[in-house]
Amino acid sequence: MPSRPRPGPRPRPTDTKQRILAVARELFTRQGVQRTSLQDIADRLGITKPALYYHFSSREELVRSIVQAIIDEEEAFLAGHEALAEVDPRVLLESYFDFHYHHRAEMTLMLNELTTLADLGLVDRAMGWRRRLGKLLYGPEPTLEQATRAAIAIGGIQDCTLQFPDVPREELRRAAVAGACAALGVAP
Amino acid sequence: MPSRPRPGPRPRPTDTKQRILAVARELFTRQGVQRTSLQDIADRLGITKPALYYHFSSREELVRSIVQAIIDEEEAFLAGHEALAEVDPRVLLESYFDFHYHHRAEMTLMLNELTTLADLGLVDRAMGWRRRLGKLLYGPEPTLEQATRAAIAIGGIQDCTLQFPDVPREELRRAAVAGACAALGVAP
DNA sequence: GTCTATACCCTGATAGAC
DNA sequence: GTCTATCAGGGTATAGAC
Repeated sequence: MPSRPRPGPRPRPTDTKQRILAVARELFTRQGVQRTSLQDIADRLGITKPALYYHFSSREELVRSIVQAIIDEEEAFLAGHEALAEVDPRVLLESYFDFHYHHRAEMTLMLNELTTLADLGLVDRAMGWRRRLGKLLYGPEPTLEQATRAAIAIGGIQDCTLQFPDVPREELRRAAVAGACAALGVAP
Repeated sequence: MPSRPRPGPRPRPTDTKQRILAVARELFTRQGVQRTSLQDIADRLGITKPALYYHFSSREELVRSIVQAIIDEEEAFLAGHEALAEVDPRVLLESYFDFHYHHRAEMTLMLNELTTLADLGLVDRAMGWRRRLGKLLYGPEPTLEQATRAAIAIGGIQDCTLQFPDVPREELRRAAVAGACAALGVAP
């Protein structure tokens, strides 16, 4: 039977665990998960590396305990919609927007995990490419409606080439371009 | 003045450099860039780690020399279209499709660089989520046309939340959902 | 010009003392 | 709950053999 600690300075459940999580969250967001070593985190807290291992069994578990919230939420979001008798596409798209908008910070954090590519300047380039493609489609000063449609069409095409690896090329090409044209509101 | 080597076994320009690139390309594709150490590559070739440094000044340069081709091609692709007097959206989207379809292997390779997320099972999950969302929109057996449109709408919404960080939420939401609805071919 | 040997420092991780 | 000590493995640098 563990002796109850005397009231005094209140040995809160796991104070350090929370402090570790806070520091990790900050460093992960600021400089990326992969660029943040356990040493970085430990130094910030004035403790040593092995101390971290008392609270988290591995580096991976530390990362997971920070990202897990998003996973759970997306699962719940999907389960909710899947439970409905029928689906209103607009409503689904709206809630999907809300979900990703709400978590856009974490999503960006995940994008920043492409460190290898980022080091090569690839991520920034890809951003620039999309902007230039948008301009090609709608001129240098697109309205927000035009800009979003361009983003959807362009990103959508790219997604299709990755998401349907088994579909013959010509067939996929027709379908993907048709969908993108519909997003743009131009004849296919 | 360097003495010309006698003909014999032909000291080809930089045989090993090409062999390094070949092995690196293979390992990078098979197990990801980040999971492939210089040791792995050297072992495969029966040479030592520092030998790699004779041909590539750093690990990063080795990676770059493999991915650089895509960068150059995308730049050329864009420059070509930007030089045209006017742009046919359909033609642009088609060539954009061709470009990404052609490089889908390398694109997947880049996706695989999200090792931190992959270790948490996040990448696979995200794929599954999109599939489930597609089913919600078009039922369990969507046609290819429906599946691609769903992919474009869903991916497009997510892209918008990342690509327009400065646009007020409600405004962005209206525009993004409208564009996605257009891709689906449903009333906004 | 091409490579090996050797060493350095940093990382994530473990064992065991306090 | 936190430390010290220690480990194997990573990328990198240099010296020197051929």
